[in-house]
Amino acid sequence: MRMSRLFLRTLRDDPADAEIDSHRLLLRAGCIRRLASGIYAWLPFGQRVLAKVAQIVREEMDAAGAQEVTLPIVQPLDLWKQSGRDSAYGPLMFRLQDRKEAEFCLTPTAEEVITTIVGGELSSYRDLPVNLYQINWKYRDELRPRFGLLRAREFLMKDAYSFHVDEADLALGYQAMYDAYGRVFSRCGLTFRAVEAASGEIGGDVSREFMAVSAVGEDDFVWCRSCDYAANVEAARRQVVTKEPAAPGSVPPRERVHTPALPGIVGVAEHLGMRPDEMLKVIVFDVDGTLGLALVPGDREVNAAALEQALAPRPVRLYEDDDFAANPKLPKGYIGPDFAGASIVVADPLVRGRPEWVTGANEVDHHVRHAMLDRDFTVQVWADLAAVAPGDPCPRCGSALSIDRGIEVGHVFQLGTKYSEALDVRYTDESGEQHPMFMGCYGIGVSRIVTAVVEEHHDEVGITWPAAVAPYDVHLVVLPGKGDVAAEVMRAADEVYDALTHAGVAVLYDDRDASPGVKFTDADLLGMPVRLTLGAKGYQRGVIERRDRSTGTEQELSLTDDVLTVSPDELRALVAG
RNA sequence: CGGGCUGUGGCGCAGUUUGGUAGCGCGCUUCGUUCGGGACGAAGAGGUCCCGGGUUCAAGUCCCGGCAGCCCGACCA
Repeated sequence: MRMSRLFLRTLRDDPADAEIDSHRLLLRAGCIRRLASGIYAWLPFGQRVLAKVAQIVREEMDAAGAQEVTLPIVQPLDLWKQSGRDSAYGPLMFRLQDRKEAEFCLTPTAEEVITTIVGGELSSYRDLPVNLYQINWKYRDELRPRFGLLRAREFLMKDAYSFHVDEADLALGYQAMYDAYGRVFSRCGLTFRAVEAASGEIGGDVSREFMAVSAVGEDDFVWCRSCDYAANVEAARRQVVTKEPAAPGSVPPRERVHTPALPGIVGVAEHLGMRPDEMLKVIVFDVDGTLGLALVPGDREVNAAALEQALAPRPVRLYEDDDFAANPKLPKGYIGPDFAGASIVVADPLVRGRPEWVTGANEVDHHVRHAMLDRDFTVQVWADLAAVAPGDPCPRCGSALSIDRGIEVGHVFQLGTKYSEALDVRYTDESGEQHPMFMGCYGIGVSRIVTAVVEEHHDEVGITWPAAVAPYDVHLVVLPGKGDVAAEVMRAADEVYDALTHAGVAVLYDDRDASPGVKFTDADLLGMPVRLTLGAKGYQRGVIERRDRSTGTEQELSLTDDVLTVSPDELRALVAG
């Protein structure tokens, strides 16, 4: 592609509303332009990256035995009412009506549609398993779109759905997808982890999230460097170390202390000369309409997912500011583990780890010292409530866990029969009996991969595309100089461009009438893995310069002996380095 | 949804306090010089100052009401 004809405008200045590196660079490099909040146009340069990522996904899906389809973006809302997810997705869905006032939505995902279609086509165990996928735009009216493509309202997603006769076959199909996902992210040049996930709205039992490791990610996950354990913080566990309670009598009686206007753990600890981990944190929640308390050490957070799990199937909801406002009698910030209004007390085993605690006195502006388990307060349910913190022991091997941030680029689920039962999708087995199909679903954020790739592959001057997803293989810069030789240099550069193109190399050819500085700066920003520079001086010496974008390594190639005379295969190898 | 900040040529911004002919840098056009890391000179083009209403002789600026964008938060007492 000749740059003089390419629809591309690089930006000198950083756009003011781009916060993270990938968003900033994708805008500056002319990959995308914003049309509305969380809605982006893909321009030719970015489109090539998107297409390359999509092609990698396509190849790996096909290799794993999945078959590509294209499903409608506009979906009848009735389907969502049947599955019960109309209300579950709620305002996350873009909704619309046709001229007859029939209701539709823009697809946020496609379990309902694919299930309906498969159910209409297949009815025998002989037809299973089957795995169908599409690469298509998805729509979610996010609470807060942000960071460019990272959390967009319109995004390109690969979604695959597999159908099986039983759980064992589902597990096989799931594993095939899991393996394919690893290959996809590796090929895209991402550093990633497959982490245990708490299944959310989609439902199901077994699932893994694929996290591209990145400081700008929106998800925290723990991982163990020694044994490979990795989990989303919500699903993460740590090794439980149980201590015997301290002997009675060793702790002084409770003592009430005045802690005026200090409703926070840190403030109270400072006031009393204690450490936060010597304080007992008491979190108020609602369970089935009654009030419950969750206890963790003061330096710990309560993992809401773990609390829910501990009390399941009873619904749990942590108190928010509104709840406290509605219950002015609750001494917010000063509630103790013996609060009279509590119907249940749940505590983390860490609460056994200390003979006495400083905690709320159930009265505004007062705390108590020397609160002792089983003497001054009791616990009905023990559960791993405390969120995992860096340095905690790994639940598998006991080594220190670390917490990293990641961008969720993929998610695989074993759904079981949730959708096939709701939408009545059955097959007939050998003996003529009907059973719901077992389903798996598998998503990849294709446009989000582009952002994750730029986050991982850039430097202070621009993008450093991995070869597999680079929009072009080679950036050819011609510097014709002045005088009679200029036309010759241009002609030689044209020849190089033609030779490379005929060899199957995708070339971005900077044939613009611009200064060397402009061309080099743009080449750095646009970030093709290899830059070839043909200048007047080099031309006269018969050489063309090859520079590796990410390492900065330079070498000279002979124009006549190498570039313009070798076979296409040799030329490709020469350029690739 | 709550809080904060911001809307002025394509991009980045000043001007708003104290109302008085809409500015700067980059980019764009033309000409000349320059030509291996964002060159220089000269001459140009380009703006409903987010939208609507109000005050005023006069509004980018003041008042009222909207809209949009970005950031933070939306369980940690």
